[in-house]
Amino acid sequence: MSRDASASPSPRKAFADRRRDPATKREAVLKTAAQLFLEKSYGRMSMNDVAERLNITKPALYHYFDNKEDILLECYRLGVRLIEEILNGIADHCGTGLQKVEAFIHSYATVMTVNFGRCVMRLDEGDLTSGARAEMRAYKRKIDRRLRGFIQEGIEDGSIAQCDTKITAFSIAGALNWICMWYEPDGALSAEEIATQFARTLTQGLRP
Amino acid sequence: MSRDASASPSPRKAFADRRRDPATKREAVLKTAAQLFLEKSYGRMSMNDVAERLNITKPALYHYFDNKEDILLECYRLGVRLIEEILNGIADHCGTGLQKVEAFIHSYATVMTVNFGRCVMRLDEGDLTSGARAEMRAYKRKIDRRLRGFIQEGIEDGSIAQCDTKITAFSIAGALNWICMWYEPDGALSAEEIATQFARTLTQGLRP
DNA sequence: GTTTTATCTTACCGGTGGGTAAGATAACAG
DNA sequence: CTGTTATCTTACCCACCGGTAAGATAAAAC
Repeated sequence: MSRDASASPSPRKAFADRRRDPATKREAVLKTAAQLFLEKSYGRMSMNDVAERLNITKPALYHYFDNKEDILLECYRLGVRLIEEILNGIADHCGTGLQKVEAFIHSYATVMTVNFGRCVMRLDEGDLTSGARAEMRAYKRKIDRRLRGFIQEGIEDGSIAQCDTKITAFSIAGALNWICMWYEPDGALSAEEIATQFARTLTQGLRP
Repeated sequence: MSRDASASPSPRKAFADRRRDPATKREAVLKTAAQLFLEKSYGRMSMNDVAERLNITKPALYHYFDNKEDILLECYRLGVRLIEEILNGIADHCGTGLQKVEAFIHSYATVMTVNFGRCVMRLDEGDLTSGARAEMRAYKRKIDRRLRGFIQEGIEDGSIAQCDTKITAFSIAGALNWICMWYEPDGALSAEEIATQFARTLTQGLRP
């Protein structure tokens, strides 16, 4: 039994008949592709694999996406959108720097347990062509800058001890990004447990 | 200018003539393969790429390795050996649990800046066939157990504050493993700086 | 019912890459 | 110098995969 409560219908249901519903079919492709990217990585996942899991044939996929990389890029973008949302949420919600960092850790850890979020940090940028790769690198730099900003705020308002913001941000981001490598939906640790535990553990070392 | 002082001769020198020296030629293949694995990942690196960089032709490689996966597996094993050595070194060198964790972080971070070490955590296990994959997973579990052991020791001898060893180990290991994703030999941070800074930063939150 | 349009299938192409067969050539042993 | 063995090359095979052409079929529009 999966712990996921948002139990959306199996993506293969989307292609059960030939009803015209491009939006949900597109989404179904993306969901199964993301799943397969995480299971097998981009390179070892063939378009046939996606089609097979959706009970259709390969060329049908090309009605919804131009090519394989398009699917990958869309997965990246959906994941990035998840991250951006939490970043904006934190900026509004005012508080001390430490509180912002804690909120960031909690939300970010949660995103790293969602397939599209996992794709952002786990998939290899080398599979993207240069333009898309630059786009993703820019997003990641932005995330890093924001985290460093929160830490800096904390140092200035006294909620975080003096430290090297660069190294601190790298180590927090590393611990969080690595979650998408070992997390399993039906593993011993639930997404919520991971988020709260990491929020506590990682902020422990920041207090003055 | 590279910071690396151990300046071993360029691997392509090893194949400059047809002198019979299988050992150094094998090593040259492994070094360039490891480099290419990190640059392009296993899937996008072709055997031709390796051959080209060594100024030989593809079939020549098959005198030193049975197949592509053999090369990959050997890179993994060399990396694992580096990690095992530091683990053994720490077990001997007695001290408090915290000191062991600190020593572990310093050494492990250093390994994550060496190509073979980076291969262990950065390359995708999915490229290995099941037997070899099981071998690697066993090694990684062993590393995790050892780190948790050090933390547990620290809690018992009072050098580390009460905490969840599993989550703490995951977060330390994550921060360290992620190094191999962003480290660049000629980047702003040297291997030594990374090791010392991480050893300090990551142990900060452990003190009682 | 008829036309139109989106959807999906069968059949296929071309490039790529791992791996091999067979032979040439240079290093070593005697 | 001669035979032997390791080394390396040229030429090739085959499986796989991304992507396309062309047509069949069912849904929607009228």
